[in-house]
Amino acid sequence: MANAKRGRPVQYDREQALQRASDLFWSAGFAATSLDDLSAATQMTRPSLAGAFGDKEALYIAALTRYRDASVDAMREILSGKRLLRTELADVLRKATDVYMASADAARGCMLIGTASVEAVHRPAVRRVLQESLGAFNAVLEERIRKAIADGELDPEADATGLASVASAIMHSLAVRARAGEPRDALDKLSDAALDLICGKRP
Amino acid sequence: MANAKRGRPVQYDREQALQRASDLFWSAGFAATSLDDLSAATQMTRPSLAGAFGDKEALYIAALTRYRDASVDAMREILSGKRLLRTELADVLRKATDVYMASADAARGCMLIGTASVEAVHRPAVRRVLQESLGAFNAVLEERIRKAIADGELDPEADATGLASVASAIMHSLAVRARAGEPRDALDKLSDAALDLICGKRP
DNA sequence: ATCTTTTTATGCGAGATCGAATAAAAATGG
DNA sequence: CCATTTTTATTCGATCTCGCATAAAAAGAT
Repeated sequence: MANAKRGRPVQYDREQALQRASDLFWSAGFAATSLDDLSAATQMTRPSLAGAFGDKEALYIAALTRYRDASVDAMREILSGKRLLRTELADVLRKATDVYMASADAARGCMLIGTASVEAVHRPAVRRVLQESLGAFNAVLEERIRKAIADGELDPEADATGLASVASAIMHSLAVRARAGEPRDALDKLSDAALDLICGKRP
Repeated sequence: MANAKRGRPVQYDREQALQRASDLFWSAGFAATSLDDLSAATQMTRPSLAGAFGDKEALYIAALTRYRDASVDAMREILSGKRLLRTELADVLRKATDVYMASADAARGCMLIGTASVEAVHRPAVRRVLQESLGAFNAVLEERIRKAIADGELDPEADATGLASVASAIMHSLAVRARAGEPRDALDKLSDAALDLICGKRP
């Protein structure tokens, strides 16, 4: 019979390596992060990196995908539909801002918007991941907004698609502005204004 | 007496060189654009580039600043106040989308949002330009919205600061989505939905 | 016409980057 | 205990990157 798993066992933890690689990509971007940087951060030699993930772009895409999946899951969990849309949406925006400004030094914004956008023009694979990801976030928002319309929290005539795209836009802007160094309260003001427009001004 | 202008006259056109350099930075980003690329595109040798603009980052900042000034001027011109806010704002969003999707191949979005965001984390000078620029665009929008409130086109209770930040957010999102490869009509739908929210749904 | 000044042109060199190729190590199978 | 397989470790080489240093060219000043 053939095998179970022969050969020398891997020493690295794939998830942990992806996490460390993501940190570098997230703050410096794809182009400014070298394989040596990644090798040092993951404590994997370059041949090991190549064997585990392929070339630099493949590693970057794996990091992006992992980030996206975790973020979409987190968003979906907050938008569970158990509370008011306004409450849940405020929570999404606040938690997103937390993540975008989490870094000890300069804020890093959203990894997709902050680092994948540049590469999207000349790297179709990155562009595809970015576009799919924007669509995934938007879809979660739109679904939740449809529920709010059905529940009567929003005007039955409301345009769920349009409102979702505006809500997405607010997140895109939070990501950009965080990375530009805007202070927390400016981001919160944007979120509040957007909530008033999307959900109706609160009394 | 000292001089008028001695020495060999410059052969390059500074504006044209900045234009060509901007094209490269805009599509590939700062990190992925080499001095050799810039030298070839501007038809200036590297020492000439260094003499005229300083190092690569200084050239990039000059390109960003020029782009920003031209864009702010264009926006201010459209938001002249001669027409309805809704009409002028629709014009701003449409023309911005035109620019963001102008490229023959992959759309390049906004040069500031698409390329300066990545660098902003590790390059304070770039971060400063980006933050100032976002503020400049926002200020033009806010001023025009204040006028609309004074003119009675918008509710006198409307929050000009908040509405301006939402309008800015729409532009940020248009920039990101263009670079992500979203189709024109998706961007136009976002603009329409935003106009309905900001200016009030049209009858 | 010669000198001075400023720009352009060419090339050098230290350092980094990335992929691949080769050798050593660690596990299983017979 | 030896062979096979898979990962890890080290190294090399081709290319790119960027700043600088030196030489040539083009203009004004005297």
